[in-house]
Amino acid sequence: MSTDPQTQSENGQSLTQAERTAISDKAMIDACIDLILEHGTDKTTVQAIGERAGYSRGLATYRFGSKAGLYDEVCKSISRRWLGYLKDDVGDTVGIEAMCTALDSFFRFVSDSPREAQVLQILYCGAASPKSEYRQTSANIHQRQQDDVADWVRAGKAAGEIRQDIDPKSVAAQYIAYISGMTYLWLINPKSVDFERTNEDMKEHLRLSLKDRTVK
Amino acid sequence: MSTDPQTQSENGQSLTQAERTAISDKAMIDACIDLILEHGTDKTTVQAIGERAGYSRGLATYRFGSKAGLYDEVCKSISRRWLGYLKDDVGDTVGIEAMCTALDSFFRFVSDSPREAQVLQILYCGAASPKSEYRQTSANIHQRQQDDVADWVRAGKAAGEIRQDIDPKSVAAQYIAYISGMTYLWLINPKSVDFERTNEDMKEHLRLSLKDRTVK
DNA sequence: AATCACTTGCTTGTTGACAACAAGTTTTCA
DNA sequence: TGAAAACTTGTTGTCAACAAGCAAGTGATT
Repeated sequence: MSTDPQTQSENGQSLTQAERTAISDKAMIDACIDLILEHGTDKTTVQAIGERAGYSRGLATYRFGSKAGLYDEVCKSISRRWLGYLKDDVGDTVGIEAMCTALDSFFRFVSDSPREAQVLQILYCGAASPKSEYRQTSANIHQRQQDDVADWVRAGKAAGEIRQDIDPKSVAAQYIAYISGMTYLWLINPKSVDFERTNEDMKEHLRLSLKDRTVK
Repeated sequence: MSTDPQTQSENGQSLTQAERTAISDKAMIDACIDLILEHGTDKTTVQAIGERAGYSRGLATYRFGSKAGLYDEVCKSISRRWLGYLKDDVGDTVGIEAMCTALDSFFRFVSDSPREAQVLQILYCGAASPKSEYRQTSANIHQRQQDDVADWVRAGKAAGEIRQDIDPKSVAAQYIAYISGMTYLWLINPKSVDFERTNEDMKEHLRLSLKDRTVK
């Protein structure tokens, strides 16, 4: 995966400044993902990241300001990928269908890119520490996810699909907690959890507990 | 909270070796909890732990082998407290009632001992890192919790309270994931989550999705 | 019950690894 | 060609871990 840094564009010309930083940024983020999976966040060094990316020991700190700054960037980078999956699958769907589709979407992301999913979870976990410099990043992402789900629930209520006594915020918290917790359990012990099966059951439970069954 | 190490027992006699270690162990575990809440796991130093406990900078490493060894011990110590709560409330109950009671129990633990609950969650999060020396501790605890819940579900099925097509393992994973995820969300942003309200809704959802409604 | 050999609790000296920063060198660009 | 940006190297202070030593407790022997 790691190669010497490129010195030429594909057309044989020398690289522009923008190309150079884009290439080295990507190389370092990739190296960082590799090393976090190998050694965890604590035992990964910025020196090793720079060198595995094919640069000097100092570049990572220089570019991202600090180890935490780099981790923050990796977190945002993987989050964007995941949001892409979500947007592709869920689109403008709302209500119970959106919630079920998002579960499939998440399982697809974890299956397609287990490495990224693992690192994202590891980084979210790192954000749990007080004084963590990317705690805010994690808090924002999770808050936004909860807000999105709450909107799906409200739309489902408006459409008469979801019971009127359901509290959107509670359901959203429950739903995001489930995804977050499942990913944690899967991460620390993949064998302890049948992700696909549990997702199927979760979908069933969502339908049973949310669906409005009053006769119109 | 931190005092100079004791040098005498209550009866005025000098301390036995066992008393001395018990006192210093407790002092260091308490200091460790304080410091993790103040600075997080990374930025807490073993030196600071030893000194805040009223001892030298070297004692914590000497006693627990390493920083990770100390964290492992803190993790087990708080887990025992939480298991006490659980045992007191749930006892021999099974089925949906056990699952609902355990949620109340957990909320009570978080309300009574928010500091311990926070540190436990921070440590569980630390266990997510590959090569974490207390990953196994977390994996074991979560596995055991899942097994217990699965047993409650099986007993509920046997009693005819829970539907026969319910898969105990899936429900257990779902349930533990919910608790784990909720605690995480609460930790990184307490305001984003109404723990009590969401627990109430969760209990309702458990009843709706698990209860056997066939006519006998 | 006093002593002495031994064990255990605890402290201090030291080393190597690391993040962060600052001052330098090379590459691009106008 | 000289300014600016990308990148490297020198350096410093902090930290975990280990090892060597000191002090307090223990228990067998007399």
